[in-house]
Amino acid sequence: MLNWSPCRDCAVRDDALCGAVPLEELTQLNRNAHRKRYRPGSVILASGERPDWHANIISGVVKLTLALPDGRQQIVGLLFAADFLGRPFKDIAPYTAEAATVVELCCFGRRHFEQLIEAQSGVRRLFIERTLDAVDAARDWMMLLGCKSAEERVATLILLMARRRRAEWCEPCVQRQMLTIDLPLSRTDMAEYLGLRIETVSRQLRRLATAGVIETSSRRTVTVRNLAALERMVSG
Amino acid sequence: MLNWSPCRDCAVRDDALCGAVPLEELTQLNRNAHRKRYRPGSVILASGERPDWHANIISGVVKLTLALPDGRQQIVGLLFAADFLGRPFKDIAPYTAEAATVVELCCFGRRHFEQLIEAQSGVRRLFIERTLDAVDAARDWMMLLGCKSAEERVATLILLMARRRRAEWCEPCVQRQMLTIDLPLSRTDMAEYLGLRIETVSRQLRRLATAGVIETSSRRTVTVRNLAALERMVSG
DNA sequence: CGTGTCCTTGAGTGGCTTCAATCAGTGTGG
DNA sequence: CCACACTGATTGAAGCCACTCAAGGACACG
Repeated sequence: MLNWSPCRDCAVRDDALCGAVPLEELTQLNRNAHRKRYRPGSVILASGERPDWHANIISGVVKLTLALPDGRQQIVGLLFAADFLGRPFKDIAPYTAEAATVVELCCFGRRHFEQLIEAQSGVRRLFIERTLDAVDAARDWMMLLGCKSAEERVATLILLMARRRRAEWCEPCVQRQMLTIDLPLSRTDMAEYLGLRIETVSRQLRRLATAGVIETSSRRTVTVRNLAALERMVSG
Repeated sequence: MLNWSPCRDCAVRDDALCGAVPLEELTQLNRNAHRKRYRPGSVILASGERPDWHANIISGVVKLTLALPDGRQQIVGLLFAADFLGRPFKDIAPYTAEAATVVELCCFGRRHFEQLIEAQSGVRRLFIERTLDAVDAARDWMMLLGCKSAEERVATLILLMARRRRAEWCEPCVQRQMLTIDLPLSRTDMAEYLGLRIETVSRQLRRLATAGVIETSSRRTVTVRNLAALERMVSG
């Protein structure tokens, strides 16, 4: 048996909550963790279920959705690599979690994680800050859903996706307006996130393209051609 | 000097975060706390400011709002008696806090509160759970803003206000459909919370009234006449 | 009794939705 | 290799809900 540690080689080791776990605790963490993979569109956790685990996202994008009895749906949050998926201190899941892309999770026991929060002040602090950030993000999105026009909403989403890759922005890329984004969301997903219909999303994307702000090479690919104009459109 | 303790006689002692503070710590808390009053409409804390205190709400209703440069506004949260007002671990306030009614706060130093969270596991646990509840509440509202019709939105708000007083519901009241609510919000506030215009709010209230679901005795007073119908209208 | 604020009501418009048809891309089977 | 079906996206035409603009009403205040 090699002395291999999944945590040591983890892609999100430094960004996830585990980053605050001291090395000597990692072995313990390893024992209680296991990985899971999901295909795009598959339900990770249905609202109302009682999962016995929480998870970190290793890779992929997870949609959190709320649904009305008549079928109307709203995406209430998106989770990316290194984000935490779970609702500590509550038995039943408040939303449905669904894989938007191929998703890889690192799962660990609920109780174990809740004890970790109690015991490890570093993890706890990180968890609290992330939860507070989640409140802010949700409220920012309330502003979008309550106030903004369809055009502003779509522009906001594009910019949001672009900014997630800000680390990868190189000066020449920005200068030459060659910021290319692979959308992790289908038109339906975008519509459900933005509080619009897919037809409206499609039309607004076209408008942005004809205005020369973006370019839609393929369905899932958007290139930002005029960053300044895009930033002006989101108004906020 | 009498041995009077403001905390001991505090109206929200049991419901606020302080409820988890052991008695021997209360004296310390008292020393660092002071009360403030605000008139309706006055700004408690503007977005971007750097307050040196957090607060519990003793009485009244506080609106949390986000604004766009062009003046559009969205209420992203409402705080009631016993709720916590503040954003620990972040210097600048992410939203504007405004008094919707007369508001009385119990303020204490930022640092002091953050130390309290670290030291007192009871307070900390309560704070975490409330923050998680805030995420849920914001996301529920995202669903309203993204999916629901004007009629459903107004019905949801009325029901929300009614349920806040559920403790005061007596069987005879419910039976006789005499649930009377004093709205802490103006029409403008309601509109900004629901992502509508005041005219639309006004019209929907009228529709609910003519349908016999509610009765609007005065501008700020609503009586629920048909609770079952109201619950049916919110659809979720 | 006038004045200002908040709310209501009406008429008309516009932006997003709805409905429907077409197109593009992908996989399947003959 | 092509015909076919199927899914996801686009585009067009028509309709509706909420918005905008405007006027009038209710109520509190000096």
